[in-house]
Amino acid sequence: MADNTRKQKPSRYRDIAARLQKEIRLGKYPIGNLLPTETELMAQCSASRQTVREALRILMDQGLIVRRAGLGSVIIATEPPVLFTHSVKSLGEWLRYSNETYRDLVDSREITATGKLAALLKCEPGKHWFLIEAIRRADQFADPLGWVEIYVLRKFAGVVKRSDHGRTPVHEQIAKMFGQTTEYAQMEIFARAMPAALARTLRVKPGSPALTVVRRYYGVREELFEVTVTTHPEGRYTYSMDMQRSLRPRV
Amino acid sequence: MADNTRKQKPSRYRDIAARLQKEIRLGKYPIGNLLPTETELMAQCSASRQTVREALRILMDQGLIVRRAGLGSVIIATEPPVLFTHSVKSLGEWLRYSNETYRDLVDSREITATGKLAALLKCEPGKHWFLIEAIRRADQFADPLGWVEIYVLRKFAGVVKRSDHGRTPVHEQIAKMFGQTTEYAQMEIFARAMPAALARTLRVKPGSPALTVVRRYYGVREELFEVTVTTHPEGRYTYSMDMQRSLRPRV
DNA sequence: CCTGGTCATTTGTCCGTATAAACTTTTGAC
DNA sequence: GTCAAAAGTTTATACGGACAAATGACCAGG
Repeated sequence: MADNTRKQKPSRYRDIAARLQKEIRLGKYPIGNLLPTETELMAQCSASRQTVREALRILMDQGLIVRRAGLGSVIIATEPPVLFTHSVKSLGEWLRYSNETYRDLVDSREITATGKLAALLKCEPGKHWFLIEAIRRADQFADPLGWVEIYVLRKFAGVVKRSDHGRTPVHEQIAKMFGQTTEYAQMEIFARAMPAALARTLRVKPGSPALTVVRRYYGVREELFEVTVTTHPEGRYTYSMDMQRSLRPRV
Repeated sequence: MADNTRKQKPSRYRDIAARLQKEIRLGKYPIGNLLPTETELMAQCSASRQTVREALRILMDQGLIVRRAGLGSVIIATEPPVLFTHSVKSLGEWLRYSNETYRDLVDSREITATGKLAALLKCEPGKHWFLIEAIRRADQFADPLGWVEIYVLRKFAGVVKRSDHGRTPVHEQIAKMFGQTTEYAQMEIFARAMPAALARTLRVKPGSPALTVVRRYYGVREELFEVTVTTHPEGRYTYSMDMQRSLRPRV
């Protein structure tokens, strides 16, 4: 077993926390039940309330218990869920385009979602969206990295007016201009044949391998307000991500 | 601005924390500097040490400061970093194969890493690895989902003997058999042309679009002990992932 | 049956104090 | 100047006490 916890100096409250963790793991307090009250623990451990509370805070941080005034400490898990997390500081970092790349605006217009597009945008057919098409480039002269389609709710069409050399992600511009924040996002990655419509622009053969990434941005109340579809020719883009073993991230 | 913090009852320590947050944001205490000591804050706020410490704990939880005995509270950020996190309970969940899919063992043998393979495995050329080749299937009769190459350190070659119908990820089998735990993992996704060697087996044309996923598993001390390469024909596999807005996950 | 109020219980907040441990700075020997 | 010991500062841990707020159990009245 790997010990990925730093060595901790022994202390009263850590001992108490460890004891309680063990007892919880061994089933002395099943899920849904209550831990002894602070007063009881003070007596059991001959410790002050402060010390007991510090111990219980550890269990709370580990996601083992929830504490409520008037009720007590409810067991909600028998062991700290170990999981792997991938985190980024912003969703712009999510697809790691270097800062050196930029969007080269090709066209923008209002569209109506029907058929497959409505499915892509997960909306009812007939809904209006605003579409921005651009080319993702690293360098003016090199082959483009990919083709970008950005669908935003019509009310956010104003973002297209901002000229920032296409370096800021659109959802961040929307956040700045309209106060729309992203609470949740989703990504899909798959391979497909390069559509003929894009092949010439991207300087590859139609039907050649392409990587397509669909990103969906949701605001509060699960409202989908932006979808981007990027298509990259073979060899010009690799998605990569790291995951780290860690304890329960804050939810 | 969306208010995604729950409404908090006013309390002394929250007020103090809010005041300090504001002062930090406004640059009164630049990054790298120290916050006033607990004793100073007690005087400034006419509060007890307990209350001041509770306030500082909030800032610590938000990732604004680090506290060290003998030094003080060091400012490490001017505002709480908003993060987006993706977490899975196990790395098997990372690529969401349905439980209905399984690996169909094709071959396994010892190999020596040279040239491009050494680069893929990030090791010095000449190192010995054990290779397991398999086909990922959902159904015995349908077209296979993809081709799987699993490279493990030679000392873990024993995993191939376990017959579990290829449903358990190999790194989990290694963890169970040898106690090797995964502390860190990395993934790369890209599109490429289907190699001729795999095309027939996967029942597609050579050169057709393929999605390739490389996953690297690291144990303690950064040791790379397993690499898997999966290659999927167009339309048979889509990688998807969700990210959630959250405050600073535990590091 | 349901509503509203009372009460005991339990955690939340806040105050006071003391000692230990971690860290920086100063001092002093060489 | 260098190194190590000593001194000083700051947070960590721990004890004591008090009142407030939230919750569930219980009971009276409709």
